[in-house]
This record gives sequence, structure tokens and C-alpha cells, in this order.
Amino acid sequence: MSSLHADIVIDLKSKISSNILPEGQKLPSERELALQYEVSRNVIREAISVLRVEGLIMVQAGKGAYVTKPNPMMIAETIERIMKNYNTTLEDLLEVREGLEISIIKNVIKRATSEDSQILYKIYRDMEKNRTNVTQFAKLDLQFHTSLAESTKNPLYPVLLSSFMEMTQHVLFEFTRLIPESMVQAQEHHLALIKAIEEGDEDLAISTIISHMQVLREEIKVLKERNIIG
Amino acid sequence: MSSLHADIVIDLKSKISSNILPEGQKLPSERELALQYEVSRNVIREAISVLRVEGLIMVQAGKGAYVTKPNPMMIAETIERIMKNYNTTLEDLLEVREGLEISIIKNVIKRATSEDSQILYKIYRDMEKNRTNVTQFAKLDLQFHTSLAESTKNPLYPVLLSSFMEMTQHVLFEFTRLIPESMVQAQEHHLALIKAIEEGDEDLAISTIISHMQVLREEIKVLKERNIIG
DNA sequence: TTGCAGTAAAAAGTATAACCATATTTCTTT
DNA sequence: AAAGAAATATGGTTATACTTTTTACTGCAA
Repeated sequence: MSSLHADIVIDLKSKISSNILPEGQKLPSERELALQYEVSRNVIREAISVLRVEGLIMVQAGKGAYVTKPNPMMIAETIERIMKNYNTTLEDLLEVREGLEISIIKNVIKRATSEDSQILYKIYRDMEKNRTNVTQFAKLDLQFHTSLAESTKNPLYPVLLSSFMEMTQHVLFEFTRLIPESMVQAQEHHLALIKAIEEGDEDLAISTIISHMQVLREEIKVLKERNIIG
Repeated sequence: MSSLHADIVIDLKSKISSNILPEGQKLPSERELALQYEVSRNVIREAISVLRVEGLIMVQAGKGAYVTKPNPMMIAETIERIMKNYNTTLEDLLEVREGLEISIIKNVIKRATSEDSQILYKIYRDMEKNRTNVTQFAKLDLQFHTSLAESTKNPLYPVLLSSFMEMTQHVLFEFTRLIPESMVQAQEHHLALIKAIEEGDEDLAISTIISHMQVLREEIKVLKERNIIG
């Protein structure tokens, strides 16, 4: 026994995934949909509410509802919700990220092109220029690792990695603000990574990323000791 | 400018995570909540609708809404939604799973106890008994890998791995139904894995899991060639 | 006392209608 | 032609009534 709004959600989803309602397309108004499906506007509103939470549509008051690409960050939100109920620590999260990064590096070495290297070098240089701007530095760090993930040519890696990083971005931010010198070591790691990848030296690249994660682990420890993060 | 139901969602979420509304607790009725928050029932319904989609509560018509643990499978659903929009293939998914499995094995070898081994052996034996029941075999395979993930003592691993496996379960199921002999090799891998872990032989365990994934990769290829899966 | 049927109460699900706030469009005025 | 004002469309909210499902109670019969 399914409810009316659930049926409508299913129908709209199928219309979205079959491109009858392509990305960017405006949905009919709530009143219009109510007529089409022969239900009350209430039911339509609940269906739209569900689709919005799932990130499939975006609603603007006074304008309408539009089909959107679901944002990768929804994964981070979902994982965070679940983590709360499974006694998960930041260290657990970082452990999984480390595995992910290693897996990424292996595949980057298999598939990266010289253009990928150029992109990484560019981000590296941008970070050099931003050693005084903590916010910008953290942002570029996310970009660096995401670009690395993109070099695998497996679209799942950037999606997952950015989600994981999102959950620990405040650590990087707080620590860099506390000890700006930490940026130097991070940059050394980044440069070593690019070079190791260019040379196809998997072992070196992996040991570098492990060191990089180890630093983050210590940063978490320090911030916890000083009660800056929970 | 936030809407009313969004505010209520935030408030209810905080009450859930702070255990003012513990798991299993029945929420006040919609009318009751409408009175408490001084809004209409519609607004409450939309808020409840959101919480339900996020897996924080469960609603039963005629009974009420109850606080529930968010189910790990929500991650699979979220990832699946996003995959659809990023041209992700089953092979991409499997590649990420392989990295996850390797990461799991490394940590299992660090932390597994003899009880963990016993559990794995038990599932292995159950699978031996179920060589004729494809459904049961697939179910136990999921259990085996999830138990392996649990042996890491990092709660994130079983959550993520079961999500990933969930998305490829139909592959295992269809292929085993097509070629039941494939169960023999899978079991060989499982046994080899347990033994390698017991002996702390990381390299052997990892190469075994890679072979295990390689088989799955070939199964996907065959099923795609025969148009059994997309 | 036990067991069952019927009924009433409670709660979620659905339907209408009306009103508000905002964004877009159209039309008038300059 | 540009600026401004009015009309229109849309989502957000409120209120009320009716429906369906579940649960609890009550009273009768074995």
C-alpha cells in the first residue's frame, strides 16, 4: 500500500532519468501538476519536497521547480548522518580516505595524461601564491586532491573523495590557521606527489600520500587536545 | 530566507541527535506538533516528509512517526542517484570497491581477533552448505565481506562496503544463476582470504582479493555481452 | 474467566479553498 | 524607448473537512 505522493515521486523520477524532464527543465506549477495527476496540491507539494531532499530538483519561490543534477555533496551529508549513529570518529573517516587516496593514486598512474599533470602543477602554483590566505589555501587543497581523483578518469573517485574531504575540511582550516607553517610541508607533499606520478613511481607516490594523511592525523590529535574540535 | 518546515526539520534533528527524542521514540502526532510549533499541519507534514526521506524517522499510517537509526543503505541510494548523472559504469564502481577491499584487508590484518576469524569461518561453512541456493549464497557473500569489513573495528568500512556491494549484488546473483560453478572459485578465494589473514600475510590476502574482484569484473563483462545486465 | 466481535477513538492520508509573498510579465505613462 | 505600475503566475502557509488505518475498549457469549 503506497501513498499517493510516493507514486508521484516515482513517476517524476522516471521522467527525470528518462530525460523527458531534462536537467534545467522547469516543472509544471504545483497547481498544474495537481490537475495532471488528479490529486490535491498538498500531495504534489509533498512529492516535490521529497525530490528536493534527494537533490533532484531545486525550488525557487515565485518562479517554480527546476530539474537539477544531484550534488555530490549529498553523499557527504548522508554519510555524516549515518556516522552519527555508528560511533564513528574523525580518525575512522581519515583511515577510509587514506585507502581511497591510495586507490586513486594507483589508477592515476595508470591513466593520467600530461594535461592532468599541468592542471595539478597549476593548482600547486596557485597554492604557493596563497600561503597567506588560509581560506583560499584550504579551498585549493580540496581542488588539488579532487583534480588528482579526476585524473583516474573514474567519475566516482572525485565524487567520493570530495565528500570525504568536505567532512574534514574544518580540520585543515583550523590547523592551518593555528600553525601556518604546516602549509610548507603540505606543499612539499603535493609537489612530491606530482613528480612521483609523472615518473610512474607508484611506491613513492603512495608513501607520500600516506605521510600526507599521517600529518592530518596528527593535526586532528593536536586540535582535539586543545579542544578546538570535538 | 528559510521556510517554516526547514526550521522545524532543523529543530527536530537537533532533538533527535541530542537524544531528547531517542531511537524508537514516538513523535507527537501531527496535530500536536502543529500546536507546539504554532504552524499548520501541512508544514509539519512537510517537515516529517523530509525527515523520512533522510531516514531519521519512520511513519506508519494510523500509528504515528517513530525515530529510527538511519539505514546504511541510504548511502547506496544516494550514490546511485549521483552515479546516474556522472556517466558511471559498473566497472567504475567495482574499481572503487577493489580499493576499499584492499584498504579493509590492511586494517583487518592489523586488528582482527580470533573471534573475527571464527565468524568468517562460520559464514564460509554456511556458504558451503548453500551451494544449491543462489539467493542464499549471494546473501552470505554479502555477509562475508561485511563481516570482514567489521573486523577492521572501523564502523565506516561495513557501512560503505555493504552499500557498494548492494549496487552490484544483482551481478553476482545473475552470474551465479547462469554458471553455478563460479561458486567454487569464489569459495576458494574466501578460504584463502581467511587463512592469509590469520597468518598475517598481507600480500597474499591482497592478491587474493584482487583476483576475487577480477572474477567479478569478468562476470560483468559476460553478463553485458549476453545483454543480461545493462 | 476467557475469547471474540463490534465499536469508538486516534492518527496519518487526502482534498479544497483561501490568503500571502515574491517573481515575472504586461501594459501604461512619460 | 525607458521607467514604472499593475496584473498574473508561482510557491508558501493556513484552515477545515473527510477518509483510511490502527489500536484500544467494551460488552456479550461460551
